[in-house]
Amino acid sequence: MCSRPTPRPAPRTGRPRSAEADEAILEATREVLVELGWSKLTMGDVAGRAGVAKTTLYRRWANKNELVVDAVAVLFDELELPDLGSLQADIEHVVLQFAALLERPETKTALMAVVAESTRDVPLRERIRASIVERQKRLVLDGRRRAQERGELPADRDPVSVDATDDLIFDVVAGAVVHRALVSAEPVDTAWVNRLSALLVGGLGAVAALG
Amino acid sequence: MCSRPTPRPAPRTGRPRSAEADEAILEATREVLVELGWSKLTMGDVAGRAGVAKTTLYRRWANKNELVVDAVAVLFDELELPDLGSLQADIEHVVLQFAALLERPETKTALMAVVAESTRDVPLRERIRASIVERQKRLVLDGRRRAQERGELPADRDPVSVDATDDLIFDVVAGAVVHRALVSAEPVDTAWVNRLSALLVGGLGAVAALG
DNA sequence: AGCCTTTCGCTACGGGTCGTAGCGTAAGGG
DNA sequence: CCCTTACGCTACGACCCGTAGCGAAAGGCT
Repeated sequence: MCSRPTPRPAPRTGRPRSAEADEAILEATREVLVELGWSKLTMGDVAGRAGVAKTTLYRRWANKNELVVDAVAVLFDELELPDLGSLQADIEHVVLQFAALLERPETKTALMAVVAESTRDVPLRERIRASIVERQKRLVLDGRRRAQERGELPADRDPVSVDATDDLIFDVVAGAVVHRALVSAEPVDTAWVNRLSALLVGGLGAVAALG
Repeated sequence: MCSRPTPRPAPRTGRPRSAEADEAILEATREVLVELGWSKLTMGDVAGRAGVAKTTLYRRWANKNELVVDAVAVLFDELELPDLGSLQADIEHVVLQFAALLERPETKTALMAVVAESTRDVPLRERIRASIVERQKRLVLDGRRRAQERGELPADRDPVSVDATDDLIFDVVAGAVVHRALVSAEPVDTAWVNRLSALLVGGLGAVAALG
């Protein structure tokens, strides 16, 4: 999953864009995010650190937000869902992974900022959805499927209801972790994760009973 | 609960600060948030609409973020927790209220932005906590107390555990709603709220069993 | 009333960032 | 080898920031 700059209509001729420059720019962006944070990140600074002209940045990304999304999106590749034998164990593992990701200064400062911008920028929202949100959501689908295979959850009956429950679980888990880490600004430790997973596993039965 | 500008050491003499200017500035800030969003909001624009000199803004707020927090904080006053007779009904009501608040363009664009900034600005985080987060958290405490009075939840045993559960519920509810509304960008309708409240009420028993 | 202190509106300013234009050069593809 | 595009560089106007300095206004205090 390499993040791609702004989609270009694939010219078949002329000098190709430098892939090294792509990676250098994204790397420099993450660097600046760590050192200065999102609000103090400037395109000129990123270009300088990447050893690239500022105009090169603008040839690939329309603005700061799209650049930052691409720079941070690759970090979400490390989210995985190993089979730990039980739904609760799977949940706790992925929650701790996600929390660790949110502890990194580059994601902490960038994620909320781009989400805030996306409320007024539809293309940006779509970019976030495709490169970050969709990737996380797959983990929920995989986790449910495994739990069903183990018999921890009943098999699908109403597909609409299943989708709604998947959506709910995703928003609850991701939202709770983000809120705990960034709004409450308190640690996502094992004690908290235990409580969260207990809440989810205990509540899933009640939700399934809704139909 | 009127939001106060930057705390001043209460001079007992000299010309008092204009309270009308305070309100005009905060009102103008909300106006600009609605029309232009957080990222395009400028201090000069706010000052112009408020009929006030730009220097007057800087005498009261150190920067854009603190101003926006104060301008948005008053909107959270409308959150209330009427007693609807059951824990689930109370939850659903407050969730729908919170969702309606997040639907307003001024809160939608401002809330995530200032939270993002607060990850690198401790005074700002404290301001958000005091004027917004604490106000929401009180609703959780009230809701739990009522549910205990009704006998829907067991009486307190371990106070530490109770605090931890309150924290968890707060992060889960607020986080889930924010995530649904701003990240997933899907409507917080009654169907979704029903599922969320069912999850919470059903899961609370399991959490209480943890001790 | 009259003084004192602080706020107010106004103007101006240096410093910084944005996003773009224009140029000559570099690097592949047919 | 030519054509097309990317690249680095410089320069630019536009905008916003946050502050300084000024004279005027508005209350408190005696």
